[in-house]
Amino acid sequence: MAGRITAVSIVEAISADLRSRIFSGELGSGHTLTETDVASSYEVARPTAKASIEKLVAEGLLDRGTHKTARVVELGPDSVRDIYLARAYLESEVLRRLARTKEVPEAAVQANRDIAALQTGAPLDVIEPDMRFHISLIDAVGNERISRMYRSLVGEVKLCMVRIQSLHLLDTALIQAEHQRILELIEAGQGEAAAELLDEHLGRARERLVSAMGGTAGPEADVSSELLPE
Amino acid sequence: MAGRITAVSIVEAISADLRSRIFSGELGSGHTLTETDVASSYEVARPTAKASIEKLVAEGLLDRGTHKTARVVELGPDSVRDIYLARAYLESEVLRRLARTKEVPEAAVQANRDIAALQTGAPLDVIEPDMRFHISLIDAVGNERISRMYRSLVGEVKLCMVRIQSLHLLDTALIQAEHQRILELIEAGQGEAAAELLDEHLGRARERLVSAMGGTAGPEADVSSELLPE
DNA sequence: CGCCCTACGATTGTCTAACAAGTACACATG
DNA sequence: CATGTGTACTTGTTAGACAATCGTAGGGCG
Repeated sequence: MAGRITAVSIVEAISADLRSRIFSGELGSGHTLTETDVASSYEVARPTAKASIEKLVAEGLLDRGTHKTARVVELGPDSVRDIYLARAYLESEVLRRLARTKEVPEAAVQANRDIAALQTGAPLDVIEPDMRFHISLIDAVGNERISRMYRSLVGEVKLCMVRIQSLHLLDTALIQAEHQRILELIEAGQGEAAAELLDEHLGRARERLVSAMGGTAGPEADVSSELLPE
Repeated sequence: MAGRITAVSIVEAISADLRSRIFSGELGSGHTLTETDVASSYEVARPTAKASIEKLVAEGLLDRGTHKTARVVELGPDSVRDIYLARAYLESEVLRRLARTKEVPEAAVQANRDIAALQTGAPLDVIEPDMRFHISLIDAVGNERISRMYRSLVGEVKLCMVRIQSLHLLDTALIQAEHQRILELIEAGQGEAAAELLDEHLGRARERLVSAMGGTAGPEADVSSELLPE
C-alpha cells in the first residue's frame, strides 16, 4: 500500500486545514473566522463552511455564541490550570493501573528515546515526542473513550503552546529524565509514586506555561494586572 | 429570577428532543433516522435536520458513516466495559483527590438521601439520583473539562440502561449503603480505600449490565454466542 | 439453478439564492 | 452624558436542485 487514500468530505478537509492552521499559530488566539470568509477562501458554499466551523467549535478549538462570529479560543491561566489538572486526573490513574500489571508500553519508551536523541535541535521539537510519550501511556490501557478524551485535551494543550514563544525554558534533559523515572516506577509496580511524580511533572509544565503567558494577560487573568502601569 | 428564559436554536431544540426520545427508549438501539424523516416530522428544512443529527453523532448517541443513514448506537458488552472502565478511571481519581481535602460534597449526600427515601418506588427511579450522586462527586473537584467528559459518559450509560428492562436486579439498599461508605471513606481521608470500593461498585454494576444484555447479543458479543442453538 | 452484473430507488453531500433575525457600532437626540 | 435609533455585517433557516453513493432487486450467463 502506497499511503492510504483519504476520500474525506469537504467539511472534514476544511476542518482539518483550519485545525492545522490554528495549531501552527497562523490563526492566533482571538482570530475571528466568519462563515463567509471561510466559504470564499476555500471556494465552497457557506453551509459547508458553517459545518466546518461548528465541527471545530465542538472540538473546543473555536468559540462562538449564537449570532456571533466564531473566534479561536483564548486560553487564560485558569483554562491552562483546568486543562493540566484534567490531564493529571486521567494520566495519574492510568499510571496506577499500568503499575498494577507492571506494563511498560514500548511506544512510550521509544518516544522518550526520541527525546533523548533530540539534544541539539530546536527547542520546539520536544513537543511532538513529549505528547507522543503521554499519549502512548494513555493508549496502553486500551480504553477507547479515555484515549479520545485525552486527545481532546492534547489539542487544547497544543493551543496553549502556540501562544508561547519562549519555550527555551524547556529543559529537555529534565523532561527526559522524569519520563524515564516514571517508566521505571511503573515497571517496579509503584503506581502511587509514579502518579505523584507525574503530578509534579505536569504541575511544573503548567506553572511554566501560566507564567509564560502571564505577561500577555489572557481573558481569565487576575484583576491585579489591570492595575499595573502600562 | 423566575426561571431562566431559553431561546435555543431550532437545531438545539430538535437535538434535545431526539436525545430525550433516545433516552426514554422510544428510539431503540439500531433505530434509523434519515434526514428527510427528521426534517418532515419536525417540519424543518433538511439542512436543519442534518445539523441536529450531526450534533448527536458528535455526542456519541448516534452512529453514521458517510452516505449512510444515522442510527441509534448499539452498545455491546465490549462498549459497556469500555464505558464503565472509563467511569472508574475518572471517578476513582476524583475520590482520591477529594479524600486529600476530606471534602464531602453536600449534593452527593443529598442524592444518597434521595435514594434512601425512595425505598418503595419503581425500580427505575433509582437511576436518576444514582447518576446525580456520581456527577456530584465529579463536579466537586470543580474541573470543567472533567465534568464535561463524565457527562458524556453518563449519556452513554443511560443509553445502556434503556436496553435493559430487568432492572429489578438493582438492590437499592446495597447501592445506597455503598455510596454511604464511599462518602465516609472520603471524610476519613482514605482515598485509596474509597477508590477500591468504587471500582467494585462500578464493576458489579457493569457485570450486571453485561449479563442482562448477554441474551440480546450486541454487536460486540463474543463469538461463542453464535454457536449456541437458536 | 445459482452467481455475477447492472439498473433503480433511496439517501446523503453539496450548492445556489434568498430572507429573517440578531449583534455591534456609530450616530443623533434629549 | 445617557438613551434611543439605525445601519452594516453576520448568522439562522429555508427552498429547491443536482451529483455521488449505497443497498437491493432483477436480468443475463455459465
